[in-house]
Amino acid sequence: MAYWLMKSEPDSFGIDDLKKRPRQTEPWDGVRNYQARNFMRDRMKPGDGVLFYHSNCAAPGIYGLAEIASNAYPDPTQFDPEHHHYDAGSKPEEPRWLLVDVRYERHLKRPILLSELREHADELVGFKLIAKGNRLSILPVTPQHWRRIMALEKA
DNA sequence: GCCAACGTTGGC
DNA sequence: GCCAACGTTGGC
Repeated sequence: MAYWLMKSEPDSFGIDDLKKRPRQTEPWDGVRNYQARNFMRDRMKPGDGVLFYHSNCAAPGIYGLAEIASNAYPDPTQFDPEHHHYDAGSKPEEPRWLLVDVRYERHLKRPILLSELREHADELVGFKLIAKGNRLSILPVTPQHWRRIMALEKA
Protein backbone atom coordinates (compact mmCIF):
# COMPACT_ATOMS: atom_id res chain seq x y z
CA MET A 1 0.00 0.00 0.00
CA ALA A 2 1.39 3.32 -1.11
CA TYR A 3 0.50 6.95 -0.52
CA TRP A 4 0.04 9.85 -2.92
CA LEU A 5 -0.73 13.51 -3.11
CA MET A 6 -2.99 14.62 -5.96
CA LYS A 7 -3.56 18.24 -6.87
CA SER A 8 -6.75 19.74 -8.17
CA GLU A 9 -8.00 23.26 -8.65
CA PRO A 10 -11.06 23.68 -6.43
CA ASP A 11 -12.60 26.09 -8.95
CA SER A 12 -12.91 23.21 -11.39
CA PHE A 13 -12.96 20.11 -9.17
CA GLY A 14 -12.39 20.15 -5.42
CA ILE A 15 -12.87 17.68 -2.60
CA ASP A 16 -16.49 18.84 -2.22
CA ASP A 17 -17.14 17.88 -5.83
CA LEU A 18 -15.61 14.46 -5.30
CA LYS A 19 -17.86 13.86 -2.31
CA LYS A 20 -20.95 14.66 -4.40
CA ARG A 21 -20.06 12.31 -7.25
CA PRO A 22 -22.03 9.12 -7.87
CA ARG A 23 -20.38 6.48 -5.66
CA GLN A 24 -18.15 9.40 -4.57
CA THR A 25 -15.78 8.29 -7.27
CA GLU A 26 -14.29 10.17 -10.21
CA PRO A 27 -11.96 9.25 -13.10
CA TRP A 28 -8.88 11.42 -12.68
CA ASP A 29 -8.74 12.55 -16.29
CA GLY A 30 -6.69 15.22 -17.94
CA VAL A 31 -3.22 14.26 -16.72
CA ARG A 32 -0.83 15.13 -19.54
CA ASN A 33 2.52 14.75 -17.87
CA TYR A 34 4.60 11.64 -18.38
CA GLN A 35 5.96 11.42 -14.88
CA ALA A 36 2.48 11.67 -13.37
CA ARG A 37 1.16 9.15 -15.89
CA ASN A 38 3.91 6.72 -15.02
CA PHE A 39 3.03 6.92 -11.33
CA MET A 40 -0.55 5.98 -12.19
CA ARG A 41 0.45 3.28 -14.63
CA ASP A 42 3.29 1.64 -12.74
CA ARG A 43 2.84 2.25 -9.05
CA MET A 44 -0.72 3.11 -8.06
CA LYS A 45 -2.89 0.31 -6.73
CA PRO A 46 -6.50 0.25 -5.58
CA GLY A 47 -6.60 1.05 -1.89
CA ASP A 48 -3.63 3.42 -1.96
CA GLY A 49 -4.11 6.53 0.18
CA VAL A 50 -4.44 9.98 -1.37
CA LEU A 51 -3.95 13.44 0.09
CA PHE A 52 -6.37 15.65 -1.82
CA TYR A 53 -4.62 18.96 -2.45
CA HIS A 54 -6.19 22.21 -3.61
CA SER A 55 -3.91 24.23 -5.87
CA ASN A 56 -4.20 27.58 -7.61
CA CYS A 57 -6.51 29.03 -5.01
CA ALA A 58 -6.50 31.48 -2.15
CA ALA A 59 -5.40 28.96 0.48
CA PRO A 60 -3.52 26.09 -1.16
CA GLY A 61 -3.26 22.98 0.99
CA ILE A 62 -4.50 19.49 1.80
CA TYR A 63 -8.27 19.45 2.32
CA GLY A 64 -9.22 15.79 2.41
CA LEU A 65 -8.40 12.15 1.99
CA ALA A 66 -9.26 9.85 -0.88
CA GLU A 67 -8.23 6.47 -2.12
CA ILE A 68 -7.22 4.97 -5.43
CA ALA A 69 -10.23 3.00 -6.67
CA SER A 70 -9.01 1.33 -9.87
CA ASN A 71 -5.96 0.32 -11.78
CA ALA A 72 -4.83 2.59 -14.60
CA TYR A 73 -6.86 2.57 -17.83
CA PRO A 74 -6.96 4.82 -20.91
CA ASP A 75 -8.18 8.38 -20.39
CA PRO A 76 -11.12 8.74 -22.82
CA THR A 77 -10.74 12.53 -23.06
CA GLN A 78 -7.57 12.12 -25.14
CA PHE A 79 -9.64 10.78 -28.06
CA ASP A 80 -12.34 13.46 -28.02
CA PRO A 81 -11.55 16.27 -30.49
CA GLU A 82 -14.00 18.53 -28.67
CA HIS A 83 -12.27 18.07 -25.37
CA HIS A 84 -9.79 20.48 -23.88
CA HIS A 85 -7.37 17.61 -23.25
CA TYR A 86 -7.66 16.08 -26.72
CA ASP A 87 -4.40 14.62 -28.00
CA ALA A 88 -4.38 14.12 -31.76
CA GLY A 89 -1.18 12.11 -31.49
CA SER A 90 -2.66 9.38 -29.32
CA LYS A 91 -4.25 6.38 -31.01
CA PRO A 92 -6.92 4.18 -29.38
CA GLU A 93 -4.89 1.05 -30.14
CA GLU A 94 -1.93 2.64 -28.35
CA PRO A 95 -3.22 5.14 -25.78
CA ARG A 96 -0.70 7.64 -24.56
CA TRP A 97 -2.60 8.85 -21.46
CA LEU A 98 -4.01 6.87 -18.59
CA LEU A 99 -6.06 7.63 -15.51
CA VAL A 100 -7.20 5.99 -12.31
CA ASP A 101 -10.47 6.30 -10.43
CA VAL A 102 -10.31 8.21 -7.16
CA ARG A 103 -12.81 7.68 -4.35
CA TYR A 104 -13.69 10.15 -1.62
CA GLU A 105 -12.79 9.11 1.89
CA ARG A 106 -13.26 12.13 4.15
CA HIS A 107 -12.55 15.81 4.63
CA LEU A 108 -9.76 16.67 7.01
CA LYS A 109 -10.97 18.10 10.30
CA ARG A 110 -9.18 21.22 9.21
CA PRO A 111 -7.21 22.00 6.06
CA ILE A 112 -3.46 21.63 6.34
CA LEU A 113 -2.23 24.56 4.33
CA LEU A 114 0.91 24.69 2.27
CA SER A 115 2.17 27.42 4.58
CA GLU A 116 1.82 25.08 7.56
CA LEU A 117 3.57 22.26 5.73
CA ARG A 118 6.44 24.62 5.01
CA GLU A 119 6.67 25.45 8.70
CA HIS A 120 7.22 21.74 9.31
CA ALA A 121 9.82 21.37 6.59
CA ASP A 122 12.27 19.81 9.01
CA GLU A 123 9.87 16.89 9.55
CA LEU A 124 9.12 16.60 5.85
CA VAL A 125 12.59 16.47 4.33
CA GLY A 126 12.34 15.19 0.78
CA PHE A 127 8.65 15.93 0.39
CA LYS A 128 8.44 17.25 -3.17
CA LEU A 129 5.40 19.43 -2.50
CA ILE A 130 7.40 21.87 -0.45
CA ALA A 131 10.43 21.78 -2.73
CA LYS A 132 10.95 24.86 -4.84
CA GLY A 133 9.58 24.80 -8.34
CA ASN A 134 7.44 21.73 -7.88
CA ARG A 135 4.78 21.50 -10.57
CA LEU A 136 3.95 17.83 -10.70
CA SER A 137 0.26 17.16 -10.12
CA ILE A 138 0.77 13.68 -8.65
CA LEU A 139 3.43 13.09 -6.02
CA PRO A 140 4.40 10.01 -4.05
CA VAL A 141 4.20 10.39 -0.28
CA THR A 142 6.34 8.24 2.00
CA PRO A 143 4.65 6.43 4.92
CA GLN A 144 6.69 8.62 7.28
CA HIS A 145 5.50 11.81 5.65
CA TRP A 146 1.93 10.51 5.59
CA ARG A 147 2.07 9.83 9.33
CA ARG A 148 3.51 13.24 10.09
CA ILE A 149 0.89 15.00 8.04
CA MET A 150 -1.85 12.98 9.73
CA ALA A 151 -0.40 14.01 13.08
CA LEU A 152 -0.59 17.68 12.04
CA GLU A 153 -4.33 17.31 11.53
CA LYS A 154 -4.77 16.56 15.23
CA ALA A 155 -2.32 19.21 16.39
C1' DG B 1 -1.88 39.85 -12.78
C1' DC B 2 2.98 38.73 -12.16
C1' DC B 3 6.60 35.79 -12.63
C1' DA B 4 9.81 31.84 -11.53
C1' DA B 5 10.31 27.17 -12.53
C1' DC B 6 9.70 23.58 -15.30
C1' DG B 7 8.34 20.45 -19.44
C1' DT B 8 7.86 20.12 -24.35
C1' DT B 9 8.71 21.27 -29.07
C1' DG B 10 11.24 21.83 -33.04
C1' DG B 11 15.07 23.86 -35.79
C1' DC B 12 19.62 22.98 -36.55
C1' DG C 1 21.98 15.98 -29.10
C1' DC C 2 21.71 20.92 -28.08
C1' DC C 3 19.13 24.68 -26.83
C1' DA C 4 15.99 28.69 -27.60
C1' DA C 5 11.26 29.54 -27.71
C1' DC C 6 7.11 28.63 -25.99
C1' DG C 7 3.27 27.01 -22.98
C1' DT C 8 1.84 25.66 -18.40
C1' DT C 9 1.81 25.42 -13.41
C1' DG C 10 0.91 27.45 -9.28
C1' DG C 11 2.25 30.51 -5.34
C1' DC C 12 1.83 35.02 -4.17
